[in-house]
Amino acid sequence: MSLRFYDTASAEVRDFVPLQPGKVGLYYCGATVQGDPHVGHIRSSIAFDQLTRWLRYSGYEVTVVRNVTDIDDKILAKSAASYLPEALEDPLAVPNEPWWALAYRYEQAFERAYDILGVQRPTYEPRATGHIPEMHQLIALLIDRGHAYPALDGSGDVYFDVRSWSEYGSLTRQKIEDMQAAPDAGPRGKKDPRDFALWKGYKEGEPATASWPSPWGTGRPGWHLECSAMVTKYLGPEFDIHGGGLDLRFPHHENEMAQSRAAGHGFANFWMHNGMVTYEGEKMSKSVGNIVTPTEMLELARPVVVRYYLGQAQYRSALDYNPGSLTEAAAAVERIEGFLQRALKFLYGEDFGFVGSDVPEAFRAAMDDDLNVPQALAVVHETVRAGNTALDGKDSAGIERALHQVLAMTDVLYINPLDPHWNTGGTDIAARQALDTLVKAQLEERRAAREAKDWARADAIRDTLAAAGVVVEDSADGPTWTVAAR
RNA sequence: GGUGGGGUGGCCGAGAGGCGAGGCAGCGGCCUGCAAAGCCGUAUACGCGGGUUCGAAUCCCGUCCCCACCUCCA
Repeated sequence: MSLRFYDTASAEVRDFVPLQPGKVGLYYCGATVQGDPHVGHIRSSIAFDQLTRWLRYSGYEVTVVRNVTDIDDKILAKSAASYLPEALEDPLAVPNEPWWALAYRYEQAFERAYDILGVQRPTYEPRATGHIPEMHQLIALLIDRGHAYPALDGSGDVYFDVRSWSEYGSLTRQKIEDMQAAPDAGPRGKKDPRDFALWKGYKEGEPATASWPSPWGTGRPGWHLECSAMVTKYLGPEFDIHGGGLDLRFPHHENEMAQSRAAGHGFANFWMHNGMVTYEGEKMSKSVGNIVTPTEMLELARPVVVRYYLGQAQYRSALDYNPGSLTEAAAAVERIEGFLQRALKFLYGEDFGFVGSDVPEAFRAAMDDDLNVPQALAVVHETVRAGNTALDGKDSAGIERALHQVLAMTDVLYINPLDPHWNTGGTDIAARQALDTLVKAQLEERRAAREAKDWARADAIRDTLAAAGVVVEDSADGPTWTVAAR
């Protein structure tokens, strides 16, 4: 079966054919850095990370671009609030923080979360404020072509003329007449209430550093325009995939598409939108106040478990979080991890290396079918079971086959619990050896007790170790110990 | 009002006309001194009411409910 993706614009699953053979250009919307990330943001990035990794595994050369919106109303408003006396009362707030410092602080918070959860760095990660000239060019082009106009009230805004573009609404299949008018800031010299700002004229009280000169007056860019200008710079006027959260379809992506097409660009060939993370059935969002941050999740589970959890559902479906979710994910990860450890020990002893292999056909078919990760994970678990059965039978060939397949599959999904990336605890080798020596001494004492059928003594030793976080498991080949995963 | 997406066993979560995906939890068994891990077995699951069909969770009609977007939002 060929690689297929659901395309929001055509509302169907279509064969994926890149514009240039063997190469893929992917742009997906990153964060507006006006606050700490929550797991919804991270779920989105993991979904597109899975996509990127799968495309690369399938042999494509992928250029990934994810933007950082580092200037917008909320950033300015938060910065302004930090200068108020009340800001001093909140111990967590940073007082007197310029907008650009605030934006960069949160940008770094996002980067940390992406890194911890194994989201590969994009090829390019452009910031909006670094692309003002490109945005000016695009605005000028749109005015030339009759699709944009400076505000009729002389505010310095420049608007996209929705009525001049007959395709407006096509991404989300809406008719202009049926849309509710955007009341965002009252009547501001728009020809049509649905016209949106490409450029926002400077307003009294805004910091001078947050505005740039332009042919239409001093001001700053509109959100939608930023993405269009940056995509074109890094991927060209026409490219393969544009991604983002489902909540960005309208107005953000609709507007992006309208202005880019109106400028004569082919723009995105595929639109891919990830589903929301919900809590008790409701979209996680700051305004509802039901957000969970990656930091909170990482207090409950290891990074690989958090990644497994946030990446386990098909990317388009909603993912409903509940308090038990991470415990369940942890059990699933430990099942995979347990098999890998036993298989590696059986085949190679303590000293093992990682060996790549091809992914099973069923896994490939699942991933090719619009990234059906749940189906792909089913293949992982079935292979784990087959491997465990082979271990029971000491069937080396079977163990090796399952081992290599599980490694290949978990590497693509980037949930291989044994991958060095997830061992960030910094357990240095000397400490590990010291612990091993101590535990082995305890286990030797327990062995003697068991030999003497002193079960009480044997169990007491096991309990002591368990209390210290060391889990002992007996097997036909003697006991093994591991440090309990959280 | 408009536009999309849903309602699957205790929970999460695939599937989309015919062998009950997979994980978690539960129960029974094997193994074990006991555990743990693992393996085997175990569920009258598809919102409701009709219909089409030899056969429907999957198709059709009707109906109820939920979510998202139309305002900044991954």
